[in-house]
Amino acid sequence: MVQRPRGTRDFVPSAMRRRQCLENLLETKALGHGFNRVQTPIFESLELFTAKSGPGVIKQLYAFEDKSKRQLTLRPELTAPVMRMISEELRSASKPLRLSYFGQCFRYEESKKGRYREFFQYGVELIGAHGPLAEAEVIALAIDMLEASGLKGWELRIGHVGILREVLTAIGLAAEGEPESPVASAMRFLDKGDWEGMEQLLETNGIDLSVIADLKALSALDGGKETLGPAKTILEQMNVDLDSFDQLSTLLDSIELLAPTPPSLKVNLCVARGLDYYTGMVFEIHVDELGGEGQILGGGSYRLLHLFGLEDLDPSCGFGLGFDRVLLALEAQAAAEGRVEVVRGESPAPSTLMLPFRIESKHTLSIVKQLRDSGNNVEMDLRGKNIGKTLDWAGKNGFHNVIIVGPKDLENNSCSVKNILTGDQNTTEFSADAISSLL
RNA sequence: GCUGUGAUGGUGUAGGGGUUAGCACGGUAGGUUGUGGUCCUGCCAGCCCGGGUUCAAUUCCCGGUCACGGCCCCA
Repeated sequence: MVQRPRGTRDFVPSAMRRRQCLENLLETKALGHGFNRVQTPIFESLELFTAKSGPGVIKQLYAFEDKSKRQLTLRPELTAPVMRMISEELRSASKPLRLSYFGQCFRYEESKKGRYREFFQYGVELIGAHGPLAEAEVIALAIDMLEASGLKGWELRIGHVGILREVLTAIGLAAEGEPESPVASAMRFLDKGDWEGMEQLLETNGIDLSVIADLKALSALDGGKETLGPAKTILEQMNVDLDSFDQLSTLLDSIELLAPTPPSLKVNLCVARGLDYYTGMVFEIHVDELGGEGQILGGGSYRLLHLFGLEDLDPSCGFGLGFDRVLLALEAQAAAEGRVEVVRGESPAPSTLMLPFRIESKHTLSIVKQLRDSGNNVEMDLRGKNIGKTLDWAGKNGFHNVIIVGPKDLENNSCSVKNILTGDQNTTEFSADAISSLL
């Protein structure tokens, strides 16, 4: 039997309903914050990503050649395509742009729970405005979205790679180098908390190990806004420029006013992020339910538009939300609480079965149309089984009401409306209005 | 990229070198009730794929595929 490729998934009706419901919750929040949906192609020129994404992403591309030998690839992420779109389509649109997008991305890597070769990302980008307030708008939307999704217990981590870079250059590490600059290596080590690697790096770069005490102190700060005071002291001590730091502080004040308090907010100046186009504030959101794949959202301020000749729009700010992971976390939380409905509103709307009983079904069709026109979900019975079996079937398949029309009903212009859930049954006029009032 | 565990109908499972591979749910056809979820009967549907060992493999061995974990990386 042919089976679906590794790392891909089919979504059956019940799964799809849940996904659409979550998408709608996110979409509603995005619209409420002024972010409008855009869509870009599933495949792009290979060059778009080889030039604009980090090396980690490039190794995982689903690249291919088309019949005219164009070098193409399935998109591994959506930020670069959206930037490309802006440079092609929205150059002269008035700024700032608030864009949102949702779609699948493809990365060739080992698939496992929470990590798929085809995965879905919901994201937003704020273009043509920057600074703490713009960043606060973006983070506030992230918070609002997760809040709306019903997810609990997540943690928001905010850092600033600008500050981090300043710290690392201040202690004497070079910002340039192949294959990886000492600063970038150091950021990785700090992100992981790998102090041995850090020490080695400092040694090979001939830097006095005494700075490690300051770095450790910075890394050990654990908490929200209250850690900014101690952090400032350490940064001053290291002679780091404080402009970025002050902006981060303003950002945190703004978030507090713009969005509900997250379940947990941590300021962590050692958060590095994988993509190297991030330049300033960076943030991540994690949940515990997903083990090693616990990051469900990530973003920050980045410079990418200068690559498209739009340097005046840099930096921008945005985030990507791991749609599948959010859903997995929601499912895990629902299971832990014994909750059936995973995403609020995913249960299908009440629906009604029209059941002609020993009469020709054509007598019921116009009523079905009228009921549908007035907004009811109605299905015709298509199998004509005996009435007991059909009621049984209706009960198992999520119907709330069955309209039964027998020969005598037809004579009297009446019908029975039976509520499958309660067993209650009423006889009424066989008209759309009379039936509607009972559904 | 490294590494561990697993794979029996659609789902959940039993079993095990020679079996008609068992059970439950499900689906489907019908009987009964003939406005229900009961009961009864029939049917549908499975040992992941390829190679090896063996008289005999679904069972043991190897490889692949897929799934699930732990690192790395990321969404």
